[in-house]
Amino acid sequence: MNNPPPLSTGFIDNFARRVVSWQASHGRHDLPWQQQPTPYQVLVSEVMLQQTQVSTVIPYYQRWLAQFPDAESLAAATDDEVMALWQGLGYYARARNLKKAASYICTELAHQVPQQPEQLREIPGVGPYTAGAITNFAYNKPAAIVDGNIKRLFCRLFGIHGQLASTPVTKQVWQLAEQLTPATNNRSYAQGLLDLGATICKPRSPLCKQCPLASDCVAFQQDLIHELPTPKVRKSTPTKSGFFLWLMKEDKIYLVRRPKQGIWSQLWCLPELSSPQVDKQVLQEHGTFKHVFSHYKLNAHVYQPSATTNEQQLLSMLGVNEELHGSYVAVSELAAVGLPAPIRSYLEATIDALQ
DNA sequence: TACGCGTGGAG
DNA sequence: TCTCCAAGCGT
Repeated sequence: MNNPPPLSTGFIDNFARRVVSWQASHGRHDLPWQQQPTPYQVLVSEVMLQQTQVSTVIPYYQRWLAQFPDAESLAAATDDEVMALWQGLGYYARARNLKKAASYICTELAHQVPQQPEQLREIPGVGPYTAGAITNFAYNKPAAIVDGNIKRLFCRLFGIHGQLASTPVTKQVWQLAEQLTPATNNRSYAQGLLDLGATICKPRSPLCKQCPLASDCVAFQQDLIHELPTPKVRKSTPTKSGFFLWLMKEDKIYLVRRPKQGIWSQLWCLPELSSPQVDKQVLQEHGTFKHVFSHYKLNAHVYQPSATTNEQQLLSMLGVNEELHGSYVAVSELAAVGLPAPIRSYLEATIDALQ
């Protein structure tokens, strides 16, 4: 793909001025992480916001800071505390990396969050976007910043065709972002770009009449709003079956910790059976649920022991070892345990039905 | 480079 | 109900 012609100094200065001015009058100023955040708070908010909508993040962010107000408290937390607080937010590797990041900051960085993207990139869970975001939002200093919003905005503005995730488009957008980064007002500028993408240059039905950049926008001027960015080619997502075990003893439910690899890593969950080894003498159906992930659909079947089955025999037969993998958790303790969202829904629906 | 990794909101 | 997709990162 051809490199774009270099932008004139006049355009660059004027671009930043328009973005900053628009942000002041029309951008978002009341988000929780915009209120004089510490660099740690910026880090937490940016990690939570990865692939996650603002409205979803807000309550998680508030609860997180109440329990982990700084890197020191997070570094000292247990994995279970961290996962319990993150449960329901998804992409759980982010939570594990955030705890690693806190430890790294405390032990390797003398308790200070770096200001430069190159050093920020060394922090677990901090990629090119998040590094730029921290430099801008925590320190109000210049750094290129590119996320999905800015990619979409730049593809329309400069008439860039091609898949958003492709290397040529990504490289071109980053080059433009670096050229356009102003020397001052970086916090407002970065926030302005994100706000423009989120509220004006939306994926569907962009509000071009309200856009301060419309006079320079290739997509708007050439009526390419519906062609840019180039639509994704969607693969159909497979459907998988999952088989889980329901073991209840008095008011306690048997849960196991998920392995480090794979879905729902390190969350607590009903034991998963590798295959539907359903001997009706041993197991009978307890219920079903469906769940949609970003990359596959899950049809889940939950089984419980039949009346004649001994639970300990069942556990050993399934290779579930109580000491190594699981324990009975009281219903009253479930709120404090990190559970996958659909498992929590299933447990709560079932327990409500029991009561 | 392409895929694995969650969840919930919106149209 | 269905489809898209949201302040990406790690491998």
